[in-house]
Order: sequence, then C-alpha cells, then structure tokens
Amino acid sequence: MRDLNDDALGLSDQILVWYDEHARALPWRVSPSDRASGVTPDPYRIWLSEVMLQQTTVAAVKDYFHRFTHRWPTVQDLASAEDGDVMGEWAGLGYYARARNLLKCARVVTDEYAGVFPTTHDGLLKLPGIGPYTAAAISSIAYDLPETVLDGNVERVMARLYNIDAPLPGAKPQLKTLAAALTPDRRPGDYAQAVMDLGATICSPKSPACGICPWRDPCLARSAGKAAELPKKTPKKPKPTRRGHVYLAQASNGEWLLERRPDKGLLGGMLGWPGSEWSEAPEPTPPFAANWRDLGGEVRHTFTHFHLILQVMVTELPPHHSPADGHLRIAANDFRPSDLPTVMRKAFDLWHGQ
DNA sequence: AAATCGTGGCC
DNA sequence: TGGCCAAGATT
Repeated sequence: MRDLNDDALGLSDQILVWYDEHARALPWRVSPSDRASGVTPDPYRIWLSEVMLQQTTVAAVKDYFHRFTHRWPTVQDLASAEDGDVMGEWAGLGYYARARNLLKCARVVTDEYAGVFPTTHDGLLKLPGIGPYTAAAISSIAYDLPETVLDGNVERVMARLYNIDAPLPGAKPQLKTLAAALTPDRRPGDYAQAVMDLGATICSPKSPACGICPWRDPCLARSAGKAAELPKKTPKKPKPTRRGHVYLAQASNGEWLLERRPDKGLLGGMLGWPGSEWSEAPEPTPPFAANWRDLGGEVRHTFTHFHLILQVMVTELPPHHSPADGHLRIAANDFRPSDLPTVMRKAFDLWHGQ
C-alpha cells in the first residue's frame, strides 16, 4: 500500500515546516527552535496542561496553568496540597473530576513512582485522569515518542484531509488509523502539536482557511469543496430543563453556611450552597428553619446535558446555629467566591451585586 | 457503550 | 439567543 507520507516532501514534513514558522508561544510549550537545540519539556507541566486542555480552550486554560504552576511548581508540591485548595484553584474551569484525578495522579506519581512520570504510553495510561489522548500527548510532547494523538482537532483534520463522510464518534477508529499512518518517527512531539495547532487555527470547524493551509494541495475534502462540512457528527439529544433551590445564609459576623459536595457526580468535591435536588419540580429543602426570603431573580445555567434554573433563597445565619451533616460554617476571611463552581458563584453574585 | 461531566466564546 | 464547539476520561 502506498504511503502518502513517503512522498518527496512527506505530509508530516510539510506541516512541520509550517509549524517551525507559525508555532504559537504557549506557557507550557517548548518552541521548535528551543527543542531543536536540546531543550526538553517538563513532563509535569505537559501533563498539567494536557489535563487542563481536555475539552477546554487554550484561552480558558492559560491563567489556571500559571496559577497552578506558581503555587505548585512540582508534582511533589501538588501531591502534598490540601484537597480543598486544589479544588478551589480549579473552580470555574469545569469538569471537576479532572481536578480530583489530577490530585490522585500527583500522589501516585509522587508516592509510587518517586516523583517521575512513566515514560511509556501504557505506563501513563494506568494513571488516574490519563486516557488514550493524554497518554499519547505526554508520550509525544514530553518524551518525543512517536505516539498518535487523536483529539477533536486531529479528527477534523483527518476527516478533511481524507474526505471521510462517516460521522463521529463512529468514525473515530478509522480516523485514528489514518492519523497513525502520518505520525513520523522524527520530531513526533512537534508534529503532534503542529496538527493540533493547525486544527485550532487554520482547519477550524466553521470556516477553514484552506487558502493558507500547508495541506491545501493534498486535502481531499478541499478538492471536493466539502472541507467546511466535515467531519459529520451524529445529532445530539436535546437538553431538558431542571429546577432547584439554593440557600444562602450569612451570619452577622460574616460567616457563611456552605457544603462540600460529595466526590461523585456533578460538581463533585466542590464547595457549594446547600440546596434542593435538581428536578422538574423540586421540594424546597432549607438547611435550617428560618424566614427564607426569595431573592426573586433566577440563576440560569447550562450544563453539558441539561439546563438549570435556580431559585435563590437567603436569610441570616443564627450566631450559634451549629451546621448539620456535611454543612460548614466558613469565616468571611476564609471564603472566596472564586472557590465556587460557576453556577454557585452566580447565585452568590445575584445576592451580592456584580 | 451510551451517559455523564462545566464553562465561556462565537456566530 | 441558542446551539455548537474546545488539546476527553470514566463508568
């Protein structure tokens, strides 16, 4: 079988030439020129960035990456952090299981691997929060091993390059095979980042800039005039709407009543306001008997698979009321709204300006 | 293996 | 404005 990558200037070489010229400077990235002169990436920073980048844009990750690496410069530092501090630092970034697994992983690497990340794809795959993509990303980017990254960018680029009509996610194995055939033995780390950069900038979902693409000539979807239509995707299910109540109580000395949510499920491990269940018609479940006042305005928030409308109830927290099961009194000085997941912060904002 | 799991930006 | 989309993992 003819290998497209064996052409005079192979496909992987074409995109590496482009990457050498256009690679974006990213906080966790070793530039192609630095890499060429022997600079090696820090596996801790590559791992951290890749976990943060799961289903998350570069723009959203940048500040979080800086705060994490400033506060916890090494995997050992992160491993010895308090759970609540890590969850608070992750607040707002979403998909909070990532933060829980991040901490688990840091502790496994520190306690069982002497602080050194595994250097093989299979070794990395065993760690919490590291799946097929992230294992390949760390292998290639941090260790320059010829593993194939398959993320949304690579799926889109391959679907277009080879004009694949089969819809995602079913077409994933086929796209993985095509991507693997292109992965070069030389500079696999730069190559992996090059394809993803291409997908993130030129080969964008809606209006790809085919005119300036390093793969404009070999791209089959472009020849067929179908680039912008691919990849096809199986339609998504509609989102139902759920409702709920949250209860915000502050004492005259400034203390707040909050709860630490259980580790499993939505917003697991995060700080939040006590509240009802979220359903079509939830029963009010105030955390203690009081004259709760309805703030009036509603918090509207959309999660991955449902819309939420939250009714915000407020009252004064009695000075000597001891919090029930799982509820916490937190001093004003120890409470930062930025520690809350976004939906809970919206409820806070509704009460206290902003 | 289909469902679950956040959030912000974009058009 | 509402759906789509983002360097996916877990169960």
